[in-house]
Amino acid sequence: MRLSRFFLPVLRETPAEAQIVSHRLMLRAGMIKQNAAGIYSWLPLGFKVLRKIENIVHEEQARAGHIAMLMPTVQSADLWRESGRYDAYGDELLRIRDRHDRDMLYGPTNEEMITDIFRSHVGSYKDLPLTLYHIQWKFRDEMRPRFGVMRGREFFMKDGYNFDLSKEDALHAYNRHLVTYLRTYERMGLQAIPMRADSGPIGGDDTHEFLVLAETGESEVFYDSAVTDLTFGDREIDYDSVAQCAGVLEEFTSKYARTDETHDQTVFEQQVPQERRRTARGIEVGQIFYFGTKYSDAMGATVQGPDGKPTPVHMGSHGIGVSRLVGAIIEASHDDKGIIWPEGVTPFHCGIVNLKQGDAEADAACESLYAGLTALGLDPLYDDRDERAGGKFATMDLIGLPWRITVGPRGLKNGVVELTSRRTGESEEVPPEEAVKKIADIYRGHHASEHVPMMGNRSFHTYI
RNA sequence: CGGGCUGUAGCGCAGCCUGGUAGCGCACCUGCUUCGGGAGCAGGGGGUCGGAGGUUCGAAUCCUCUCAGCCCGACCA
Repeated sequence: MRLSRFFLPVLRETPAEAQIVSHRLMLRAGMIKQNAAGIYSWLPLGFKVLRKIENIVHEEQARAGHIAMLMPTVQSADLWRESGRYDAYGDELLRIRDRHDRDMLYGPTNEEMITDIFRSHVGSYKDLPLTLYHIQWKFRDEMRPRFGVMRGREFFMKDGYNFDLSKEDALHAYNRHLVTYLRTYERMGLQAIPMRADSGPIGGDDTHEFLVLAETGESEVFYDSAVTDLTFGDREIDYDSVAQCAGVLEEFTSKYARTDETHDQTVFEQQVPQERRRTARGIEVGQIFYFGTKYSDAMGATVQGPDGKPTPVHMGSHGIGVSRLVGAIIEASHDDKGIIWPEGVTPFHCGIVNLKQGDAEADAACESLYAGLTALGLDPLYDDRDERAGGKFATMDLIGLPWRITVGPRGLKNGVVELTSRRTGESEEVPPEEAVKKIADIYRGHHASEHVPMMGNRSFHTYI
């Protein structure tokens, strides 16, 4: 993309309403614009990041055999009356009425709807296990939205639901989801620590929240510093293997790590040597639940078991705050000049700064770099505006592209351009072809949308 | 939902107390100079002062109501 043809309304000054760094930077970098309290338009730069995050979530879900779909944002109140949540949910549920005076709502979540879909089309234990998910806009009418997209009223979220015949099967689904989430966050350049949590209004026995450590986090967290040494990395895993998934759960959740909701100081002190005890703040970016037959009992979601008798299915749900992650990543990765995107989610793979727009040699070198990067499937942002160097640098630093190629007459005289890391600030002078090659190497394994085949034994057919 | 605060040009703000028909910085447009970390000079465009009502010869300014947003708390992904 050429910056002269893009829409990037950056702000030099910080709007007064923004308090925390991610909100300020998202406004300044022209990523979002507020429409009402907690409701935002996603401008092109923000939208690109949102899509990157969404794609990573999709790829990791597909890898585990979970099946994507899409449910509506507006729901009929009927299903919610059936589950009892229409009255239980309170004022955070945005209730609306259609022209026929029917009670509708803007969905904050989809347990009822997915359960209804399930009971309509699934009748046999042979159709299990099944995990369906979607990524859709949700609405919670927060009393006090704040922190930009971190706690908006409208938010974009992945929510998934597993249906299993037994508690054991459902717990395997739970563990499998934990694995997918660990991979998902790592691909976004985040360390998200699974912590034992409260189940809240969704209800359930087992639940973990995934928290990103950041000073502006809304939750106080207590943990053994050893958990921050754990990484999932590139390890191969068989998502059908109960033992492997349980092993990962064991590895990542056996050390003490809890939010203030479930923190127990006595246990903390018993389990964790003093020098490894940490208290910090964290941003919740996901949560997984096992809630048994809560919804299947209430809504009659049963399958016929091998014995021919109807059995309520065991369910769980799992969420990732996709729009919230944009803010969380910035909270975890920025400096005083602006955002620093991890390679996995950056809106453009690198910036090209032409220091002397209109100079034949500099223009030609930039065009050549642009063409070279694009030919390799990369997505560079070429700042071809007739601006001064300082302004171009400031914009690039603000919007946080992890790599920048700087092209000027001075370097070109020696046949080199400058390749600079946003994160470290380190630069090296290399020939233009070398710069393209280095960027391509950096993104190998990152930039291409992976082809992830569905797992063969999860195919699902029904003739009900 | 309790407490506090703010709405004046795209953004950041002054003016309000003490009424007299709106200003500063940045951004934007034109020209010239400049040109490797947010340049300089000159000229220029843009605001029914959140909205409604009232007081007054006259309201951004005073009064009443209302809408919106922000902060702290409680709540929450």
